[in-house]
Amino acid sequence: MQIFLFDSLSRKKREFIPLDNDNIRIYACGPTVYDYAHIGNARMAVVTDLLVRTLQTLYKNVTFVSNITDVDDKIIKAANASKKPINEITSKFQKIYEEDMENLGVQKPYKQPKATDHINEMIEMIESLIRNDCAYISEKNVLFNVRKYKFYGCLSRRSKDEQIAGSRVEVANYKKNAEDFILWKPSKDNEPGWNSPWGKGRPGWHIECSAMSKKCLGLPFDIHCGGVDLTFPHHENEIAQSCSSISPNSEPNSFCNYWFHNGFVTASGEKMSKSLGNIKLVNEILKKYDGSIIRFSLLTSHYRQPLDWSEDILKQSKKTLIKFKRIIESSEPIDSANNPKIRKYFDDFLNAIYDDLNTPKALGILNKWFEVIKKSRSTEKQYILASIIKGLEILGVNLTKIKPTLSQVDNTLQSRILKMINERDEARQNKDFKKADIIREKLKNLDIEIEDTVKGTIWRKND
RNA sequence: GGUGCGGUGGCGGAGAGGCUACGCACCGGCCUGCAAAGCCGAGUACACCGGUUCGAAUCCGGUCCGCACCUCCA
Repeated sequence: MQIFLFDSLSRKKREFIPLDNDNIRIYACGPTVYDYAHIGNARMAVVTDLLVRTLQTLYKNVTFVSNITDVDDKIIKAANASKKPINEITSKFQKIYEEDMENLGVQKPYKQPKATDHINEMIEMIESLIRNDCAYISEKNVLFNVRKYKFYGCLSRRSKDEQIAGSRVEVANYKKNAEDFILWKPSKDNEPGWNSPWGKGRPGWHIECSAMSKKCLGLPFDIHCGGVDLTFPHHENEIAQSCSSISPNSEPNSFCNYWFHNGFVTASGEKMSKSLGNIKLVNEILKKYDGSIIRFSLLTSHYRQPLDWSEDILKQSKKTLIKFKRIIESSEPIDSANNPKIRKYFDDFLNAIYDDLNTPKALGILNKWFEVIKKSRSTEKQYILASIIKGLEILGVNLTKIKPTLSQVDNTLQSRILKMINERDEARQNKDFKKADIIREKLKNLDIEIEDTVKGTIWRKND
C-alpha cells in the first residue's frame, strides 16, 4: 500500500516517496504565540497530526518539527497593549497552545524550535544569501532580491508584474524591487533586538522557518505543511531563501519534496477576524465539548476543502461519537494486533486515508461497518468492531473521555433533579401517569432530558 | 485587476463517464403507560445554458454565484 498526497507545488496528487525510508522528515509552520489558538490553528495542527500518524503506519521513524514564533510585530503589539514583557506573553500563550492541542489529541512534535533560540542560524543564512548575491543591504535592512531567484512565484503562480499592478501595498523606498522582502530589520528602542553584522535588529518573518527547518531536519526534507494562506508570501519566500542559500537558483526541491496545505476555516461563511468578532477559540469550545469531538468535527470534511465552522458540526460529531462509544463499550474487546481477519477490513479504511487523507470517505466506511455490526451476529462482527477501534485510533479520536454531556450541574440542582425523578418513579408505580408526565415536563424546562431504562431512570442535561 | 479554491438532496459531506457513498434532520413502522433510547423502512441531489457520448453530477465550451490570497494572518 502506498500513500498519495496532493502536492501544492506540482498541483498533483503524488505518491509519497520518502527521501530516506528510515527517517521521514516533516516541517509545519507553527503558531505565533500572542493570543489564544482559534479553530483555524487547530485545524492545521490536527490535520498535520493526522498526516504524521498516517505516515507512522508505514514508516518507523517520522521526524516532525513545528516551530514556535516568539518574535514578531504582533507579539510586540500585544506586549505593548498589555504592558507586559514579551516573554511573559509568549510563554503564557505557548503553554495554552500546547494544552489546547493536547486536548485535541495532537501529538507533540519531535522538536518545537523557538525563533528566538535560532537567531544565529538566521544570521548565518542571511550571510550566505548576501554571499550568493541574492540579498542586499539598504538603510540597515537586509532584503532578499526576488529577481535573483528564477523560480520565484513557482508555488503561488504569480507573475511579478501582475502582482505589482494590483498590489495594495505601498512600496518602501529602500527596496530595489517592490516584491523584495525583509530578512533583517533594525530594531527600534522599545523593540527586542539582537546584535548582527548589520547592527542591532530583528529577523524578518520568513527567515525563521528556513533557518529552523534546515537546522532541525537538514535539506532537503520530505514534506512542508501549513495553511493555504501561507502559500504567499510566506512559503514562496521560504523556498526562495532556503534554495538560494544553498546556491543561486537551486531547484525548489532542494528545499523540500512535497507541499501540504490545509484549507481555511470560516465562521458563517466568512473569514474569522477580530473586527467581525467571529473568532472561535479552541479554549472556549473546550469548555463545552470534549477535545475528541472538536477533533472529529475538524476531520468531517476533507483537509483541503474550506470548512465552515458551526456548533451544528460539533453536535453532530458528538452524536456520532457517542454512538460509536456505546457499541464499543457494549462489546467484548479482542486482541487486534496484526490479526489477518481485521486486516481485511482495516485495509479499506487505510486505503481511504492513504488517498490524500480522505477522512470523510474513511468515516463513511466506519459508518457502514457500524451498520453491519448491528445486523450481524456472527463472530465476524468482532473483527469489524476491532477495525472501527483501530480506525478511530488513526484518526486520533479518543472516546474514553467523551461523556453524554459536559455541562456542569451544581449539587443543589443535582439533588433537586434526583428528588424529582424519585417522585416521578413513585407516581409511575402508582400508575399516576399524569403526575409523572408533569414532572418530566418540569425537568424538560430545566433542560434535563430523562430516559427510562431497565436499570432505572437516567438523566442528562442538554447543551 | 491578478492568482487559487469551490457551488452535490432540508443540512453536513464523499465520489469523478454506467454500480446513483455516508452522517444528521425529517417521515412511516416496531418497541414503550406516554416519552426517550434502540431497531426496521421510505423519500429527496448534483448552480445555469449548450456540446461530446448508447449513457454526464463526473468530459468539453460558455454563463452566473460564493470564498480566499495578492497587506500581519493557520
